[in-house]
Amino acid sequence: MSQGLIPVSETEQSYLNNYNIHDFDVPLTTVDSVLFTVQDGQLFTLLVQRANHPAKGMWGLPGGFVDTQQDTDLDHCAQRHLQQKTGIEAPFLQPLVALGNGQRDPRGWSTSISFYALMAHADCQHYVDTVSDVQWFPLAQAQQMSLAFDHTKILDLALKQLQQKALDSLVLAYALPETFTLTQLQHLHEVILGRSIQSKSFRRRIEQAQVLQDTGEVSDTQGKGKRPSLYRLKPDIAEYRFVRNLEA
Amino acid sequence: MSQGLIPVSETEQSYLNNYNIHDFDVPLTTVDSVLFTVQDGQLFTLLVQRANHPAKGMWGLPGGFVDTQQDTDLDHCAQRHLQQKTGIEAPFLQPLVALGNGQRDPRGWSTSISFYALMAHADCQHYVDTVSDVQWFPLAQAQQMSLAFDHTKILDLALKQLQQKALDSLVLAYALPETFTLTQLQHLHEVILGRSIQSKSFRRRIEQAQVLQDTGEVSDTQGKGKRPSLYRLKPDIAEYRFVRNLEA
DNA sequence: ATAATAGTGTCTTTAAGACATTATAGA
DNA sequence: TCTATAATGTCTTAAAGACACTATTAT
Repeated sequence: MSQGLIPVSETEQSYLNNYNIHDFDVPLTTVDSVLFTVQDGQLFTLLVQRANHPAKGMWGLPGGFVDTQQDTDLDHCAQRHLQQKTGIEAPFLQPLVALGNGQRDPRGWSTSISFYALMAHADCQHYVDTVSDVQWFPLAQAQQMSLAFDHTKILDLALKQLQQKALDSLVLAYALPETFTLTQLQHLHEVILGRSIQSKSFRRRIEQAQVLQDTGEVSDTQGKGKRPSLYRLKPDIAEYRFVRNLEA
Repeated sequence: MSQGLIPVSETEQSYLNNYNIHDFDVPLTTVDSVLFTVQDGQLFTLLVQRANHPAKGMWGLPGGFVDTQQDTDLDHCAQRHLQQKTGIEAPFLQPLVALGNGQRDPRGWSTSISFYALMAHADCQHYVDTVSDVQWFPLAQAQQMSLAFDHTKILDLALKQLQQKALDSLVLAYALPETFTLTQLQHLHEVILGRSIQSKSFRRRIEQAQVLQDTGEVSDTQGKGKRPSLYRLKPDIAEYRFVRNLEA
């Protein structure tokens, strides 16, 4: 029997020895992830086509059951399913929401615990290109599709949360290459919000937040115009929240 | 077998007929609630003393397992446990977080889905007074206690979220009587934040938000000074979020 | 009249919006 | 030189902070 964090008394030990999870009608626990990426000035989300019942053949969010043998925690479970189904390596997953009721899954009472992340397109395209049941969909299209279970609702919630983050935080540069330009970062926010941003306002916020490091180097991209400076995230910067949002 | 929202094909039906949840080692699902109230200018949180193993005798958050027969959804489950353990009737529960791993409960892999709410002290004191295993603790004291499972972590997260709400939103007047004064509402925010607020700033925000209705009446409280106007929440106001936070 | 509490006026400060201007590169 | 993109200057605007001041009531 496993040892808990709680001191286990003699009588508690005997209670645990007699405890059998299979005596109860336990609800199912699934973990689902909403992945976003930006490509050609457009937001995309990753969907997988279900190979098995229920909702076989429908597209839905990558995810699956918790495996109590393999998964150390919920985040680990989400990462494992992503890895298995899409070949995607661990972006920075953010907790999203838990939805649970008796109707959402025909197999019975079920809870979906969801995460979301914004990731660099390049970090996954190789694998995704090789299979037909994993695909990036333009967000607007994905929202119109009939997805498995209540995944449309989860997708909508994830987008809302991501947009709020773009208004009150500096959205994770995890979606960008290791070094990037401020214009790239601004474009990322603009695509998420679906509108343009005053670049002066954006740069003032970045300066104030002090979360970026100027590499001293400039982009060697081809094209006209001044070469933009390259920045990287300062180490150990989790998130910066501004006291004032950008206008909605 | 239950009918799902998803169209059930012939083959899907046979899949479902053969599906037995007990064939899998499913994690446990519990739902826990963090209730806050304000009394005498202090924040309190509601704890219950565990009557059973594990962690028997320790104080923890009110909550318990999902009952797939009784509970329609997670929110309903939280309300049911609150009702049963504390006699408290359904405040406005907000989703908080889901924590799940193999260590937090000695009975096995377990997920806690948590909610939090701010409620009026009067709405529950009657019942709580009659039993010894349900008690409001001053928040600071509760945070110092050794609580069951990882409930200290959940409590800390709930407080953080409540404080953020006090900075960027008008915190739910559900914690106040049906009609209340602006000073009462301001005090509520001040207690949550643990510091005083400029009343001019606070009142400007309320005016701008347009979420309160002036009843036209004034408080008949005894005491010196001008009698404050009484307000009530406009119907169907869920939440108002300001573009700019109060200073942290 | 005095004290206490509710509520307003108004000046300062902060940070975003708007948009013109300068800087640097390629063609 | 012309044009495109990067980056900055600076004026305006919105909303919070600070705090003095007025209003209303009980004693």
